[in-house]
Amino acid sequence: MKDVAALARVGTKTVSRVINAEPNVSAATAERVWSAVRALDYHVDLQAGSLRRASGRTRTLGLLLSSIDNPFASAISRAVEDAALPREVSVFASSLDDDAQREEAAVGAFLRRRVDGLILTTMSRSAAYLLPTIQRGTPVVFVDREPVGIDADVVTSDNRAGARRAARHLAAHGHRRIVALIDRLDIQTATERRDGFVEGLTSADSVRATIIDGLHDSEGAERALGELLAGEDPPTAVFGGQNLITVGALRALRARGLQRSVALVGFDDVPLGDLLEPGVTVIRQHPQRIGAIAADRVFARIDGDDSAPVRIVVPTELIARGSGEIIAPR
Amino acid sequence: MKDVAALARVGTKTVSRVINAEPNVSAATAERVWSAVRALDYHVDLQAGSLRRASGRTRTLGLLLSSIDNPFASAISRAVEDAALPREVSVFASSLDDDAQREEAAVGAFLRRRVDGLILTTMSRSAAYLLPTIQRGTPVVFVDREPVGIDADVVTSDNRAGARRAARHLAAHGHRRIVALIDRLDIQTATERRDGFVEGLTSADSVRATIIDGLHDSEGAERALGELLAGEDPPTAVFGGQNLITVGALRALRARGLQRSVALVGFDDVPLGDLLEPGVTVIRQHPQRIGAIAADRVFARIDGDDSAPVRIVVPTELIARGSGEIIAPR
DNA sequence: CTGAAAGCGCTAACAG
DNA sequence: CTGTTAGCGCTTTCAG
Repeated sequence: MKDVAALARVGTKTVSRVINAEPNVSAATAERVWSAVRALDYHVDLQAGSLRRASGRTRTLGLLLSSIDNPFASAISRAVEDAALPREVSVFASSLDDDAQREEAAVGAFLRRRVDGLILTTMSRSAAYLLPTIQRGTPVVFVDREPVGIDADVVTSDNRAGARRAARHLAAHGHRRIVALIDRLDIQTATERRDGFVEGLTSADSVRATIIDGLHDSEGAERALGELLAGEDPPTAVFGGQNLITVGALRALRARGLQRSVALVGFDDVPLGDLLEPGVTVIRQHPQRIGAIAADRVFARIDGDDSAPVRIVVPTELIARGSGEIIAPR
Repeated sequence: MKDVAALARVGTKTVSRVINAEPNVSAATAERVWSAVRALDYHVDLQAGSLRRASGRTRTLGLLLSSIDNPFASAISRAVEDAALPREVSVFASSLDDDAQREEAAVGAFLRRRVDGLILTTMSRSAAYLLPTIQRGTPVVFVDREPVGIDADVVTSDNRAGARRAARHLAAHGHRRIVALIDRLDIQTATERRDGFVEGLTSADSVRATIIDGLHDSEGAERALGELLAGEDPPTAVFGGQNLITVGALRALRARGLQRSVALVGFDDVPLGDLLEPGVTVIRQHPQRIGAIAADRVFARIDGDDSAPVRIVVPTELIARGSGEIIAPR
């Protein structure tokens, strides 16, 4: 900036004014400054600025999700970016792989970089470690999973109701032997979906439900379902607890040619789910909406909204495409 | 930091030493400092530090891709994050939507935040605007697309050869009326793939190839192919120039029940392409590998590697799953 | 092993 | 309308 000031023959403060579009600079001076900026390919150092700036804001956000590689997370990511763009806020992104240690490390890394706010899919047994951060004025909005031990903004899907709906849907199609393939139970949404699934069945008569939990990826789910299908008294219907699990289930069914005889409902949409044969019936989530709402919340908090924390639930919906409407045999 | 120093009854420099694991601090002093850090939930300000630090490094990277929402980009993203994690580097991510203006804006935003390096899928007619940046010591590694007007590290797929292979594959299965659905030609890979496709056909006899370019999303591709299929002398085979286009083509074929009679080869893999019926034959790219190599290059440059720019081409491969092996009628 | 002083690039506060 | 001075939180340098 000194160099620009020297080249434009003005003081550094004038350069600062021009660059930040502050008033009280004559057009001629401004033009001199701009041409010096162009000549030197100068870019202000925002970080240095925020050090001194009254607000202390860095115009930076931290986004922490399970894995950017998962369409659910990348849709959230995209929505957050889109909300950040017009505000000239840059987004730090980090995949946590549902690992609590990685979560704390990544949150720490972002805090050391003085992000103005955090959007977080937490994995921690307790998110209380973020309390001082919030109190010090760095808002945290939780997405996808409810945090434990902290009262803060949360945006989630309607996990329990969605799973209940899936269970009822399968029972309504005559299924009495249903298996639910569930993620690791240390993931909050997994227990929610399992509970919802169980709730959905209590009203139905004599359904024999098997719950397999601790599944986390496609391969594990495929293997688990494969064993059940090969065993005695195999299920006539499957509930896939998240998108990767549903994909694993699809593969297990396909491998045995059962995709048209065993029913399947997945939680969270699956890419090209409408193009498979049969189409994959899912409880659709709205990750884009979740991301947009979460971004709205952080920015509102950053802008000083200090109302009570809110808990926003984005409804899911059942998309019937065929796989979930397969009728139970006999 | 002053507060921590006061609480631990040491100077700020000692706090700095402890936090940065520098030598020459007694164990007892270090412990006092750590407990003060915990008591205050203190996090160093890395940005303030890098202002004064000799290296000037911010341990920050800028990653600019077409859209994080596309599996190709999110795989790259994931690979870059994984390379950044052990180096304690945080990654700024931004989707550019193949918009040159958005690109320059996002690059500027990251430069103003003093990233140590940039990984970029460029859209600009000329990337020469980055020359001063590179000369000043901020490395830029281009991914996916070759930049124009600048000599810098590039990591791409084997676009031309891959497209050639796709064309030959279809011709070898007897197709003589083939349509290539190509992205906007201002995207470098689109012209490469179109040219490769055409090259692949010149050796084959009397193939009537139609090239439709300017397609950018699934819907556009679906509409374009739909019209061709409904017209006179419809194609017997289709080449999808990128993953979204391939999906659009799949939908167009499905809508007319032609997925088993019209051949299809797509460039870039499609999610669940192996589970569709027929399976989708693709020229598979390796985005994860591209991302990993690109990250390696930036970090090498950041660490002072000033050898000549390299141009790394990651080979593609044809994955035959059925749709591309449909034989031409008659 | 420890701390004081200076200064990184910028903006706030104020003086002209 | 413009410039000067101080200081943001840290690390460098150097002196104890």
